Amino acid sequence: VEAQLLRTFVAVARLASFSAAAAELGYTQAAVSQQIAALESDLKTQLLNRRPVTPTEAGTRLLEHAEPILLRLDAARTDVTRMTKTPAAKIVVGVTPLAGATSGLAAALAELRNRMPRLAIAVRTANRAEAAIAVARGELDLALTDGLTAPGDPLPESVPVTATGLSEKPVRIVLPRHHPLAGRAVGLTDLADARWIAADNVAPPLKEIRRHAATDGFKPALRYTGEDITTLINLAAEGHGLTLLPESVLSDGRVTSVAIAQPRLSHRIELIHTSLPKRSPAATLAAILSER
Amino acid sequence: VEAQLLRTFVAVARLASFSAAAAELGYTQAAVSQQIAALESDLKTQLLNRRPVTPTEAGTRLLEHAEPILLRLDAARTDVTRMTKTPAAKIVVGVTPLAGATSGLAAALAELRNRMPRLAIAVRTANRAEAAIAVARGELDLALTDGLTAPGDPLPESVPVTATGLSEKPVRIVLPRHHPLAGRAVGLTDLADARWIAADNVAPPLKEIRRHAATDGFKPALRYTGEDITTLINLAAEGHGLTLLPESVLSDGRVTSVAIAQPRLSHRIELIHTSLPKRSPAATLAAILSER
DNA sequence: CTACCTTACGAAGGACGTAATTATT
DNA sequence: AATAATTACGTCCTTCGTAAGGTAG
Repeated sequence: VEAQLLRTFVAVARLASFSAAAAELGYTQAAVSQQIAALESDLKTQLLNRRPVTPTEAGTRLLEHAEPILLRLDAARTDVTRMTKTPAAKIVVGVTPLAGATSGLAAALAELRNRMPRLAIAVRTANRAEAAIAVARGELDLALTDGLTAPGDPLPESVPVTATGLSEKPVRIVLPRHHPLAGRAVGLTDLADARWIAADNVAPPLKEIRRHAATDGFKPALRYTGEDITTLINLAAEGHGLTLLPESVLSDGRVTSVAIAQPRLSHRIELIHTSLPKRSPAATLAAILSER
Repeated sequence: VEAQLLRTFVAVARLASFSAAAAELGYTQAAVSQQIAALESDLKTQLLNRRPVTPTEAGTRLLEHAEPILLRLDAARTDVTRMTKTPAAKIVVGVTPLAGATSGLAAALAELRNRMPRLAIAVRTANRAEAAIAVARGELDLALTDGLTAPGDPLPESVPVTATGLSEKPVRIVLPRHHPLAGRAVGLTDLADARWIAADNVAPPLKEIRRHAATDGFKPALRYTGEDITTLINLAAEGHGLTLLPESVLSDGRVTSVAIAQPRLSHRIELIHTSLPKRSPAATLAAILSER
């Protein structure tokens, strides 16, 4: 199985068209047709139905492998290439909104700028899933992500990158001031039927919360798709629903919060990176971030 | 990055020789040299030092990616190929020694033989790490493995196969009859300095135990490299050291055993398989095994 | 001097593009 | 009929093997 055939295969499958894939990859239709034919004859299995173009069962199976393989090929290239390249003049850091708000990112960047004044720095927001892939592909040099975790720490990655835990802080449920629950500690499952705010970009997604509570419920009463934490806190303050945030961002006087007695959850910030060549700007920044 | 180049690269790195790799792969030396040159020029990085042949830092990095990539390419091929192949006339099952002793494997095989009388069945012993790789490569159709697990169940696989938990049974520490500890429940860490038997092929490796106890210690007083459980129990009965086994194999009257109070550990048996095409013998056997 | 890797060069095979063909809607 | 994939075929490029050339131990 050669890699180029897989690339073409996933393109065809994704676009559901030989011609579209050809256009995207810079081939002619015929070439794409031949490549798919070669792949199918190599595996002695039909992978795609034609008209309309649709993966067969075997094709679906192959797709499940092909995507990670191609991602890892990319990862290998960027990983090896980074070893040689002259310490880049630019560093691109991906940050999930909450990770940016809570970690010492800004301070770390200041220190990095001190040590390497000529370095161009770009900070980009990203979500957790995209971030890991982008780092693997070399589109990002580093990423700071956040998420909920239970005490036993899996650190799971199906993507060929390394995640280093930077901090694990308690999370609290945000309430309007003077809310009856204020001050107590509650079990998470007790709140499964409360009004919740779905703010997947800023707060832990409700889906995550459901997973940790091992319950249904946590249905969204309001959905906030923005990325601003102050807005989210305002919404919570006005009683539009509950949300879950690390205590470090809850200095705002308009809200109060309660701890969670069960299950024991934390908000973890992770640094996502490839094995970093020493002396690269990314490694320097990673070192600075890790020291907090 | 093309796959064939990676195959040659890992062969050269493993054998530390261009000529040996050429022999193994059925190329001439020159071809191998050209392939490595092509790879190095593609990545614009030297990957190997010559005389002696040794991976450079970048080469080492690439190797870390190349091995899993090639494994997964194999996995993709066998996975897709299995969809088409006529339900094989032979099925090969890998079993770790303890998994074979505790699971209903023999019964399941009998039932399989009932349903498919013409099927040739081979059972092969394997260790956990090899088993997953062999299944991915298609050298095994299924594998039954066993290991220690804590209650939160990670089911971790860095290899592109699926692991299905079949059973989780309590483990006990095996003691000679009339041993002073008999009957009590002990904390695992309290026994860190006891005499232990290292029987990595049959019992959970001491390294695993150390990991769960989060302690050093558990140094081997005796090492048994065989694969027979009765022998291991005999050794424990004679007081050569402690070992840890699932309670289901401890019917032997010459030993007694104690439960472990902390941490909560179980002995888990897992079925390792690729996504199985329905109606294959492997799928049938998997279904039989899962129903216990 | 002798392994062993690299480079040069020619031949064979593979892959792509153009263009004609077939199939599906 | 029109749209879209396949097949046919010629050309070019890649990759291999043979053989000569370096180079380190």
